[in-house]
Amino acid sequence: MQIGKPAGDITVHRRKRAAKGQGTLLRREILDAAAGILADTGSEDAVSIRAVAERAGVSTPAIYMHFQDKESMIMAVCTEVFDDLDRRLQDASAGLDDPVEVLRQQGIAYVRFALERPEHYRIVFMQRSMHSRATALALDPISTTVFQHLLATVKSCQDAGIFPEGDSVPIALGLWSVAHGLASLIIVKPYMPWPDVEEFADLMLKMARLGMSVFDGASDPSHKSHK
Amino acid sequence: MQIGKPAGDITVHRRKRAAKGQGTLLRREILDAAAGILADTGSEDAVSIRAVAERAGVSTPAIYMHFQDKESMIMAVCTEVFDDLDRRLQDASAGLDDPVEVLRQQGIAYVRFALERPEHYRIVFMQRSMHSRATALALDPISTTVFQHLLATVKSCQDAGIFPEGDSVPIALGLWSVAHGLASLIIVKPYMPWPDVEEFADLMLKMARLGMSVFDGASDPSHKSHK
DNA sequence: TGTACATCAGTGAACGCGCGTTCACTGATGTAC
DNA sequence: TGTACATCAGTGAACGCGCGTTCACTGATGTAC
Repeated sequence: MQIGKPAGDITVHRRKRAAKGQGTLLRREILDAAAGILADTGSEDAVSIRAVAERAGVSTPAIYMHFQDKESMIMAVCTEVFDDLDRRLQDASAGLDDPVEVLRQQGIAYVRFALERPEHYRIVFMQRSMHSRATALALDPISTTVFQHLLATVKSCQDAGIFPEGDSVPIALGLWSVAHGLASLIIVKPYMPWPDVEEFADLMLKMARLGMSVFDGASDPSHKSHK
Repeated sequence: MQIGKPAGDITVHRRKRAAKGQGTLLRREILDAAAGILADTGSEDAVSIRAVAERAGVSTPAIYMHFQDKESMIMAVCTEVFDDLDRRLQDASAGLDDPVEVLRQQGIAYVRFALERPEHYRIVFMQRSMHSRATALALDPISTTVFQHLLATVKSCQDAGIFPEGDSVPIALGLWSVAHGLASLIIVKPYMPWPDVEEFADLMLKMARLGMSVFDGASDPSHKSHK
């Protein structure tokens, strides 16, 4: 299948050049174009410099005025996905006091986000894609506000006596991996007989919480880091 | 980075042609070459027809004597991964009577398999990649012996009163998604501070089992299938 | 036992394609005088 | 108010590459007579 090729002699939208101090405007449009291609085609491969340029109504080399290379561009897209996700999770739990309810609402919002924007989710959480080590580190989830927020929520659950005291990190990782497991499997195998997604997500998260509270303190031998 | 390119004038291994009735021998070698490239490079993109042919010591068009096109070749690789995984799970629980112990050993073996062969796991369970609908259906996990075996184990747990009676499918999906969540997150974000993997896997699976047994019957409204 | 021949397991060269990236350039826009 | 000019936001054409796939072919191997 051809991607992003204009049909026949249809003239393609050509963007009007930005005014003089306004060079950065195109940067925004490039990122939107890239995210749009990702959402439309459902394939990271389709997000080529050329396709993005065409979608933004601009010549190919124009991309290089705003990004050092392709990887930088993709990385910028990923950063925005992280930001969107974080905003979404914060909105989902805004005004809630009960830390368990915060966890629940954020968990559901997490899965919902993944299912609404599967290709954006995929590129951030399901792809090795980050070729250079520098890029991988820059997008390290643990340094992300998303993960820091999760950690804080876990801590408040610990303070409330819902989770056992101790390192919050393994608990957060466990919760995260439950939400991620569900979201990512549904994305990859959507034709499987999934129960109603939100109910199922709710169930799994309850389940995870229950298990965490009962087991974590018990079997934990101060979890040595693996590798 | 160049992939699979022989350095300088080093002569590349050239395979001796198969004897007359033995045309299918090459098929095996092609599949091994493809799996090897996947394991070595860690990238599905590196598994090109040309790279596979070179690794098998054969000319490019020779591939087409054994596979209709690239997708068929990749699909054959995936099928073998499924088979390997199934064998692994069966071995892990061979001779065990307690259905809970079966579940536990298989869960751990599942995660272990994923971490030992991350790129094989990734191509089967983390990639949309299956472009044509036919391929996707042919690799539908539910028609797979792996999933059928999981279902059987879940059923025996239900018979033993460990899980509530009712449809086994959602329970199986839940368990699967826990194992998958852990495995796939570790694969994608290996530099995160994961606790000892096997212990953690064990913990998560215990947790999942506990949650399943307590909650599933309770909140389930006969799970309508979500489209 | 010898030989013509069909078959089988391949090969070499080429096709057209889209890709990331670079190069030399253009032309509108704002600014200095 | 007019004009020369530097700057800025781009453009068009080309590079070399690896890809999937196809075509016409070759030459060893087994078989029929």
